[in-house]
Amino acid sequence: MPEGNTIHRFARDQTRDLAGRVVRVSSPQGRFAREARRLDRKTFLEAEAYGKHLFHHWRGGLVVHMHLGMAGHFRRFRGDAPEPRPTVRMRLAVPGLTIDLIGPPTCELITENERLEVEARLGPDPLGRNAGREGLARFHAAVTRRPDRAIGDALLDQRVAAGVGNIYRIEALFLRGIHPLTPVKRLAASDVEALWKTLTTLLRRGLREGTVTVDPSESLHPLAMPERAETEEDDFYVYGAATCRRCGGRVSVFPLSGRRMYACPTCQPRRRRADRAILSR
DNA sequence: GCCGAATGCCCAA
DNA sequence: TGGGCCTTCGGCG
Repeated sequence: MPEGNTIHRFARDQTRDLAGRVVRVSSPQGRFAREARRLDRKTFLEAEAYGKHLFHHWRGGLVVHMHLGMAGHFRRFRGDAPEPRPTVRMRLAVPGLTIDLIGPPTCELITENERLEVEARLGPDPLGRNAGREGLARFHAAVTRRPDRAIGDALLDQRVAAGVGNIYRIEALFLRGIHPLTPVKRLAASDVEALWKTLTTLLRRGLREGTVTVDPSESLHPLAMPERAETEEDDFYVYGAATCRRCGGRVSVFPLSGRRMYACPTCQPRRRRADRAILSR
């Protein structure tokens, strides 16, 4: 169940594993069989991520577009691979290494122009090349396009920020002390900038660490956090929590844009109005 | 063994 | 807004 950091990590690892190599391609499940035959024994050029979308570039201008949805994932085998499960949509194999793609809602052969169309439908990627000043400007424009919308809803919209999923929207709002149901028009411009920077920091850390981990010692957030034992598991501020790690109060859980939202009503108070109107920037 | 949920998203109404 | 879809896994009998 990946967010953008996981997809970018797949892209990096698969480029490292397969770039420049002649690859055997198959579709044990059968739903990608015709395309697999076209790709088989061709040269893999590069894997590329944009938000939660993954692209494989092959010699000859062929592009495979993948989206993992909720249940899709990759399995990577060193040495001899086991017989593929019947659910393997696409198997990529080079000597000594096999990568299985399982359960993706999207796995299709497209052209470079179609890839650009996919990107054009997406907002700025906090892990993209232009995540700095340009990313912030695009994020601000996309967020404020609908001033009455709740910020917690906006953050899940891939046209607002590509690659942000349920966990990162929850954690970023907690770290900035913003209630998810706050209408966008009640945010200050500084809130929007801080949210973008927080998302960028969190996703970069997730890409680096390979997990969505929390480090309370970092001065990422305005809220003082208690020290916490290190764990190897994914570790969250409020996602999945019953009580607030910071104040000890009860975390409220409610549906927002069809997903489960977690927020601390004390550390993320509702606002009556913004300090400075966001739209008058 | 079945059911529901899961870091997602699309579509119909 | 709700259901469908992709797959796996854990909780519950």
